[in-house]
Amino acid sequence: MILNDIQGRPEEEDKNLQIRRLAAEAIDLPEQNAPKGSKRMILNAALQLFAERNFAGGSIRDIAEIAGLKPASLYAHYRSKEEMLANLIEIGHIEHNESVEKSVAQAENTPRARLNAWVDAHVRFHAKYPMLATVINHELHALPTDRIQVATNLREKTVKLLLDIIDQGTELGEFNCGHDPWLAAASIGATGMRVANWYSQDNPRTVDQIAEAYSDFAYRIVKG
Amino acid sequence: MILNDIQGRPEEEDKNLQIRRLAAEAIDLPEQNAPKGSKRMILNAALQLFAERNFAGGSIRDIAEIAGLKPASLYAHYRSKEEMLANLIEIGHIEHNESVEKSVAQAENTPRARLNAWVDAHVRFHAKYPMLATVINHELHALPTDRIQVATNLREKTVKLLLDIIDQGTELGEFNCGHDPWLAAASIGATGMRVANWYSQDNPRTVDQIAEAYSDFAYRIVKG
DNA sequence: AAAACAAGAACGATCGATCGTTTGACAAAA
DNA sequence: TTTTGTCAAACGATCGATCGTTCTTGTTTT
Repeated sequence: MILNDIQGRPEEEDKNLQIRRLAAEAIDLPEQNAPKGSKRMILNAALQLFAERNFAGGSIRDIAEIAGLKPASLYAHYRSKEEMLANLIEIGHIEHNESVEKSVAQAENTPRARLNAWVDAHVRFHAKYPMLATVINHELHALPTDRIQVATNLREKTVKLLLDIIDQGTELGEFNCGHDPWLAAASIGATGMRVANWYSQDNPRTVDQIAEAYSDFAYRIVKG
Repeated sequence: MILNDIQGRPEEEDKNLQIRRLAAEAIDLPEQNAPKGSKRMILNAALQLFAERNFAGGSIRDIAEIAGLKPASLYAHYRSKEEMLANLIEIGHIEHNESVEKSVAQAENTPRARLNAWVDAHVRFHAKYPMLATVINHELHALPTDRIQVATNLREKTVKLLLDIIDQGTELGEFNCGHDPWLAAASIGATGMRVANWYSQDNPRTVDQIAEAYSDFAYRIVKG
């Protein structure tokens, strides 16, 4: 309280403090699969606000301020706020699908190694791009269906890859999950997704630790 | 398309169709731990909108329309929109914590049975009250910190219970998760939480199936 | 000279919230 | 049995603020 007075911070600010939706500070978009220049600045600002306050909760004026522009200037780059979200969601899904598919493709062709690769990439994506992950997982419903077909197709593709890995392992007799494989896939997917909400530099767990543990957990789930 | 014309539905509506954030149709609040009468009607309307469109995306006018009242009338029962959300979040956390603690208390005093009971109640809560679960998991950040202390305390209490069960099992030599137990708890919690997003009457999986499978998955994770 | 970008001012629409008033149910007073 | 008083609930009207967006003008870049 004394400290607040010394710093001149009004007391009211403390009452309006809100918990953060995300723990991480990293807000960057992926280097590839994202625009450059002003468009990138705008998209980064929108990403930050959509992730922390939802699509409806982040205003054009807020986005402009973070991007260092005036509200009207945004419309030289994006036709609407909705288009910013659509762009973010597409970028996020492309990046996620690419990294998971690449990881699995590079893995040794055994069910366990491929499952490991899937989970590893999935977890690392959510730890590296927590804001983007939050937006693609929680703001899809804010867009009309015809604007998210690319995203939903990629999502299905990524999920199908996981299901195929589980199938492969089951047929080879290395997995025996004993339940609906889709439930196992849903469980594995959900576990990684949630990482975006709590992972940060401050958290004592490293990405390597999390990825290793979660890969292990996934294997335990499907091996029976 | 032809069907739409027959039904006289304008084509524009199809373009504005949005995917639903939740699959389920059940919107009811828990019988206990929630107000009765008009307050309940209003809270149910707010719950539906906050769950499907976020706190910022659902307006007072929308809430009033669903509740069958005029916007001004809501303020006879709640001082603000924020208070509706605060009430929902408190109710949700109380219900969740109660059901999990009760379930664990009634279980046989073995680590496996208690873990099973924890996961079972956790999953059933998210399947039975998907909208409430979505709100308490994704809209917490819309409130000032001093309005969610009851909720965060309950959340910590519920998580601690899970961690204690894992500890108990590890000390008795029945569990051996081989990784940071907190990561196992986070994984188990996340798996159940996501159920709220996809479970519905239409889904071929029953709650019993899901609860059984997920309890099994949790056990496999911690037993090593 | 042309094209791309940024800004000022302002638009209609909608936001959360408040105002004074009306309604209907019920009880006390006549 | 009628009249009057009380109270909570719901209302229509409307507030200032903010929303996403557009138009026009000026500036920079090529």
